[in-house]
Amino acid sequence: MKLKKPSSAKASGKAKSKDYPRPSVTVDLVIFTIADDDLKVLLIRRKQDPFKARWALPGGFVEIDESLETAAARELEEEASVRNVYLEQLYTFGEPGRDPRGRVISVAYFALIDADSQQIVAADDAAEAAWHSVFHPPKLAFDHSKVLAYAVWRLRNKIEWTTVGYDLLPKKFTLSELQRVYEIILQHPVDKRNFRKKILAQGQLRELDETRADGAHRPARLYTFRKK
Amino acid sequence: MKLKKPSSAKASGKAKSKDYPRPSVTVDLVIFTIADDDLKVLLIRRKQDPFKARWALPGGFVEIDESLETAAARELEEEASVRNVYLEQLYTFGEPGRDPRGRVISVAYFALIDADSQQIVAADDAAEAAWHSVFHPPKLAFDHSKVLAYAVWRLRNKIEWTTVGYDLLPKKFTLSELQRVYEIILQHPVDKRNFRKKILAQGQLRELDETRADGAHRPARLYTFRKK
DNA sequence: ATCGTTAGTGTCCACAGTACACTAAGTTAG
DNA sequence: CTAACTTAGTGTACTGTGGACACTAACGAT
Repeated sequence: MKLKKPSSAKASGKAKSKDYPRPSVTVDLVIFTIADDDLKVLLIRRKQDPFKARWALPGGFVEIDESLETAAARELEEEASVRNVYLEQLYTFGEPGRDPRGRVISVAYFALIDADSQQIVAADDAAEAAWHSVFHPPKLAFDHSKVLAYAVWRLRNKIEWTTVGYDLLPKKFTLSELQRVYEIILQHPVDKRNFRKKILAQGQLRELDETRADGAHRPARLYTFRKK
Repeated sequence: MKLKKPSSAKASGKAKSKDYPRPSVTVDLVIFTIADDDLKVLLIRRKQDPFKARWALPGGFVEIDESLETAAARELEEEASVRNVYLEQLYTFGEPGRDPRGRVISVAYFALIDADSQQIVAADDAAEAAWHSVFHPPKLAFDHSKVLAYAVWRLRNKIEWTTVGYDLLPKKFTLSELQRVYEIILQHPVDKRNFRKKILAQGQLRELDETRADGAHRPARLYTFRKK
């Protein structure tokens, strides 16, 4: 059996071809934060059909002269007024039927926002953008439930073998706060001593000379993350 | 600080908008196989500018009514005459300048082909498609070097905590052959006893009642992979 | 001063990963 | 036919990592 020659139209390189109808390309964002002792995702209530009044992930078209990453960062600033946060490409969703109006290919990104910046969005009065619990989300438009589920899966994996957990906290934090972030994301309790042992063994935390009193109990030492 | 309202054109959902010039969307394939005691990737020599005569990853446009995965599988069959092989979305590359002719967003996939099927492609006479060593690739067109490097990185990670290694071998294989696949991909020697212990402990291999004589030495037992 | 609450600390055990060397079974050459 | 060569196949001991587990420290409130 021999190599089947590709038909010329399809594999003749990448000739800019007017004969190919082009899909629309968007970026969708899964923006996570920690708030109210829960993992939250930013959702926007749709004003138009299809899926009018349904909640959806924020997103928008990729402009013709911007990179995908730039488009994602731009949307992130438009929707959540933050920049310089953790942003990572997640997956590209392109099923033909996912948008009833036509072919839309969507490059999903996920972003992590710390507890301080998050308040910016929460302060929005119009209530058309809101934080929702990741674990009890409303019905979402399009295939956004699938996108969200995949993002949560990825975050769970990632927090185990990277340091993305720190991106959900402000610059100074206590080890208990960090542990709580892990517990919320993993959805199971974590042993305090083992957690501290593991985290400190990584040598990426700097112990500060500050403590934070936070109620009728012993104050907690503050730490800060030193990135490599 | 308040939530900045998104400008209506950009975030008014995903209205199908004629005012957005659309990029072209392609799939690019990183097709791996093991041959000649080396990890190989299938490359195609370009016949047109830009990058005329340069080697490039196989790929092509996504048709308007097929999913990305389907497009990748179709290209895989067109270029390598194989189907039902391991295929996984890798990453989406969309830098504005990556194709000099215009905006092209490329969803990269990687595929694994076993040593038997691989011969189909190798038999191609015209030499416009050929297997190249992954570790000493020629200069590639577009940003394909980056795509290839990322695919290799992903394969290396993946082989450590999954069973993708089996997709590079025919149905029946010896443990030495499997070990060699790991050594080639990881580019470092592996201890024979530890390797066998680890692999067998996973309980995904069935020991066959066959052996294969392959030279002036003791014949090796054949195994087969039982997928879960 | 006592109570309540969260912060902070160390040891032991089980398991996984790694280092390491000899025998088994075939072919080939003399 | 046997000695030499080559790859297949096997077990043990050590080391480090992850997990279970309970008490003292420091503060505020009463």
